[in-house]
Amino acid sequence: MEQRIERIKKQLHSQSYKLTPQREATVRVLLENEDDHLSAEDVYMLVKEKYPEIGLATVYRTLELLTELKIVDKINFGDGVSRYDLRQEGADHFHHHLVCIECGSVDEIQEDLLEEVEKVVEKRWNFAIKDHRLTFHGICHRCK
Amino acid sequence: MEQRIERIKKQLHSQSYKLTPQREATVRVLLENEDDHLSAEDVYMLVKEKYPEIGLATVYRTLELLTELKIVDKINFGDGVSRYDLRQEGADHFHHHLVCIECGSVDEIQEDLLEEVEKVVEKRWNFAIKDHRLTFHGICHRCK
DNA sequence: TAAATAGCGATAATTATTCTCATTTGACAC
DNA sequence: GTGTCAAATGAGAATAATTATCGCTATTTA
Repeated sequence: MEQRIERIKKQLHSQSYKLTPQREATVRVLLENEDDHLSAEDVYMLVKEKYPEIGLATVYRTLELLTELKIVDKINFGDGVSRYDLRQEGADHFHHHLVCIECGSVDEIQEDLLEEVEKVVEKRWNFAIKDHRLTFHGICHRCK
Repeated sequence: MEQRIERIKKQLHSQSYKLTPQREATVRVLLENEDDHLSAEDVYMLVKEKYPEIGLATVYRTLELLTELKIVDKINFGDGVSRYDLRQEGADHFHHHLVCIECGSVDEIQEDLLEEVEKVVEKRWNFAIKDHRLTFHGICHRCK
């Protein structure tokens, strides 16, 4: 955890941003809840426990910054809220999601799986893929 | 076009909904702009040209209804607006999108391409896939 | 024809997100 | 260390998309 924070700090510094206490507290919340898919409001509530003075706008700004630096990915499952997801260290592609239409759970798929599909798309549509979003909606193993 | 409207009308009737003039006007706009990815506001503006008395709420309600009946799909490209996309007649899967990060254009991919991937996901994650969302972000052929 | 109900338009309310601005902080020069 | 200055922050206002409310209209049913 500490090492991960240290590396994020370096990433910020390399673009001349600072890892302020507020930003660090926010990053810690994201690390501690890596399996969840927190909304900005969720993050705000959790950060407040450790850092009660923080403002909602700061959380939004931090999430925006982290998104810009590709440390987190901003996703949208169609429920009207943006959610934020830490990108795996060293991952050059964004992971996929399984959204259960019964229980609402969201599981992650870290495997790429799209290599072949992307080759086809790049060639056939002459499109240079920089990023992707893949979500499956269905019934999860727990609800079957 | 007329036949397509006729079929949509039947689909509505089969669930005891009516194809009111407002709903028909809305559907026509969607059909006439099938290649675009209109927001609710976009649809509203276009419907107003033909049917000026229509209210924004009615457009929202109609789009919601059409989404529920799977006549359209509601998508989100991360720009804070929901967009509505007619589903291909007879299509059991939702088509994919290519979003250009240069010019903002959105192209469609009607081919499935995910058959193999879905087999793997169904088996390995024991997940019953009902629908999917796949979007690629990158540089389109026009901007390259 | 009367009653019941679905749908409508206008607008208020809600919700997520962004903006503004006065204040604070922290890195750096001296 | 102390002063300087841009960057960052907190509080709350502003914005924008969407949803809810409510009185009215139209259409179907009895």
